[in-house]
Amino acid sequence: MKAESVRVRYAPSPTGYPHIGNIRTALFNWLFARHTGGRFIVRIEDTDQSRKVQGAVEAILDSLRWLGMDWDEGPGVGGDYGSYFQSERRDLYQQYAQQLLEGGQAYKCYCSSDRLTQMRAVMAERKESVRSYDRRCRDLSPAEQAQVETQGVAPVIRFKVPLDGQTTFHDLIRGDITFNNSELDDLVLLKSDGYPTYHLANIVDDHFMKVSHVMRADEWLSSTPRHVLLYGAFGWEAPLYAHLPMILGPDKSKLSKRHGATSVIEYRDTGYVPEAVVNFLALLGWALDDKTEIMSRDDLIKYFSLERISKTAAIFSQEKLYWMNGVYLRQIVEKQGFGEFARRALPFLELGLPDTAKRPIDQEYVNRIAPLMYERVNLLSELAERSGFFFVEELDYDAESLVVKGMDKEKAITSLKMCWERLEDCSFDHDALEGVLRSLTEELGLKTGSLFGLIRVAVTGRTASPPLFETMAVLGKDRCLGRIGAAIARLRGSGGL
RNA sequence: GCCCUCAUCGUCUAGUGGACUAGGACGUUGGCCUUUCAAGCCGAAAACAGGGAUUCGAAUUCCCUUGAGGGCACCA
Repeated sequence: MKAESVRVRYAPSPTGYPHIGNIRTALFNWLFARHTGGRFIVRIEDTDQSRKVQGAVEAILDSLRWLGMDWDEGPGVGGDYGSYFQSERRDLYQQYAQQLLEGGQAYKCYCSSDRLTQMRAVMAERKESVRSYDRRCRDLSPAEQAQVETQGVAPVIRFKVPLDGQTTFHDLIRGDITFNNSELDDLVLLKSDGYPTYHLANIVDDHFMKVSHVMRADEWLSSTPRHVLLYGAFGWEAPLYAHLPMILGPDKSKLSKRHGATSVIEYRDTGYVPEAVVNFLALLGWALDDKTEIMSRDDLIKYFSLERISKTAAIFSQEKLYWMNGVYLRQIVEKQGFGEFARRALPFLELGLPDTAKRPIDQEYVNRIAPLMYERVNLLSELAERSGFFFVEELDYDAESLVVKGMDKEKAITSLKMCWERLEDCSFDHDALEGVLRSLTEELGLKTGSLFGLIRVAVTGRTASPPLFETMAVLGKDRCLGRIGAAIARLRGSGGL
């Protein structure tokens, strides 16, 4: 089949926040649609009443929006082939299940789930190959059927899979794949509550929504022959298939909740920027060439292609994403300036800074610390924990960290006193501070590292900070002198040193 | 148990019979820069799962073994 126009869909089921693997599938579909000028459809597969989670649809849409994946048809935007909620399309599925029933390609099954689980257990125990169903109801005579009907059992409708022959389909990524029909089971199409299973709903919707390419995770590969058979039964043309490599957890098993922070929203909330997440996810199972890694959204769209999707499952490792986020943070500064960086950082500061910091956080001030901090964080959330000294009045640190190498307590005290005096009428800009403090180093016979280290602790409360003079300039004279004074007092008050 | 898929550094990957003494990146590590921490720059260690076959020549083709993953629900 040749697709005239590309129509792809992301079809999540609303059972919670989509995890990284799931959203990677969405991204590949979206990139493919944008690359080809096709349509990106979002369809909510909410046919399992028991697994439905309140708010999950919004969570899914939020995730897409955050990453900038806009959809052409689906919730909120409508489209010519709606509804885009499967729960609102039950009549359609029932109608087509009925059609198969009448054509003798499906049958009603009255077996209880208890019977089925027991049956499977027995098979497993005997080490037989586990079948999902033994086809007991497949050839019920009309009389037998009438007999069970009287017992009032709500039946399911099962598909009559051909007993022999083979089903072959072409996968755009893996090539031709063949299954023996004898290994396929009579899958359920319509559940006893009247809702369709994934298999039925998926085929009916993809057909009527004119989906051209089905790009979904590898885990669907083994149900594809059933889907192909279904298309055949309806006399419909099957879409093109592309089964994407799976994303595995560090233990190499299918990525799931138990692997920790896997929902995209959690990444947003820990200070990852969407640009980095999109770039990183695009590289999980796809690569442009042997060198290119940092790619803008536009480049991703421009170069994305099915041919370059890899076949091998990828382990999701957070380290590289962490690095890449840092790259993007620096890129945001380079391309959009400190203001943009500050704007993005603000919510994280509001949330992460100690209560003693003055609220609301002043954006102008954040603007000034941005140049000092942006190279020192990889996550926006790290900003709060590393730049608290810019925002609070009282510093909290151990007196012993003031006694830096090459100095004893007394020397530290006298050095700080000297600093205080020299700084009192020094203008607080980088060059002036540097001039004064460098000459003081010589005077005191100290190494720059020692004196600057001492002042650093006094002024920031930590041994690692942005460059001293810029930091002091931002802090201002009052606060710096106050902190140096406090440091002296702290040293005097510490008996054991 | 049966079926399907996959197999290059620890991880993400490039590689489609000769340009491969296998390239890049993260991470690790050595160094430079330097007032600390970063950032940046330069360098290093690190992989074709194993065995056959095809070929003048295999990471690349075929077969087997092994390993890994996925599927075998009235879940998607």
